Amino acid sequence: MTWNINSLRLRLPLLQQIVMRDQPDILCLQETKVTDDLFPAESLTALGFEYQHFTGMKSYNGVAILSRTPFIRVLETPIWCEKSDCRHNAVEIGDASKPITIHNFYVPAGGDIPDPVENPKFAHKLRFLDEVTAWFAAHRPERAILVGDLNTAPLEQDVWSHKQLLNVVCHTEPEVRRHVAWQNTGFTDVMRVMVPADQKLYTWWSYRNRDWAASDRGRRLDHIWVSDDIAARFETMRVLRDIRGAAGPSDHVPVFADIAL
DNA sequence: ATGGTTGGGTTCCAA
Repeated sequence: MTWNINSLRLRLPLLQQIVMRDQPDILCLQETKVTDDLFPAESLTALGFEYQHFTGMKSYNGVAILSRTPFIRVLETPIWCEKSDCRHNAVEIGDASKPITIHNFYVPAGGDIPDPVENPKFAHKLRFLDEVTAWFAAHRPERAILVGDLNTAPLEQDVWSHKQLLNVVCHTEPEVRRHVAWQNTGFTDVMRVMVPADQKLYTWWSYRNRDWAASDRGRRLDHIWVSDDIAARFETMRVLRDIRGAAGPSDHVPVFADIAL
């Protein structure tokens, strides 16, 4: 399960409800917004996740991988864009003789103006996508799962209005082109294996909306990719849309997939 | 064209 939780400490009670109901074996979180010394490790152990790999900072970003079963190895991850800003971590799990690698990403959102000259945050996002693509092209994924808030909605039906969002950050051509190039280093988009590309599919709804469910102006910003060699192991996928309607929600909802390893 | 809300800081920034 992957979820941009938008503050781990604030949403621990909601996380507990989700874990009780959906029983994920491995949980990848983004925007934990907590430094490592304040990480609520004991609460998460009590929820069943004895094995934890997290990297966080004050106020912003932060990623965590939580597992019921041991990690074989915690992986070193590259420094992207010369920033140590807690946007990526990775582990190996499963059978030590044939481990599965899990990458957990929080891609820069990119700010408001879709112009790398005017907006340094957009330039950072494009550069981040270029760097991760080059890295995965040089280290082709095998027995790998990549999840997270990738902050791009690549397909027309990944947004509520393709035409109206063509110049909105997360759906512009330069972002989509890079996002697709990254996926094409060797990953299958398992959400779109399950839900055909001509059907609407969202994982995020803005807080800035009177009635998110009625207007349903969503975007698919969260993704689960599986390396092509194990794509056939993938069994189910669910977007937990109802979590957006919970009390005190994140603006993102969890995405759940079952993969036989 | 505009403004709408949330979280984690502090008196604003990022999303």
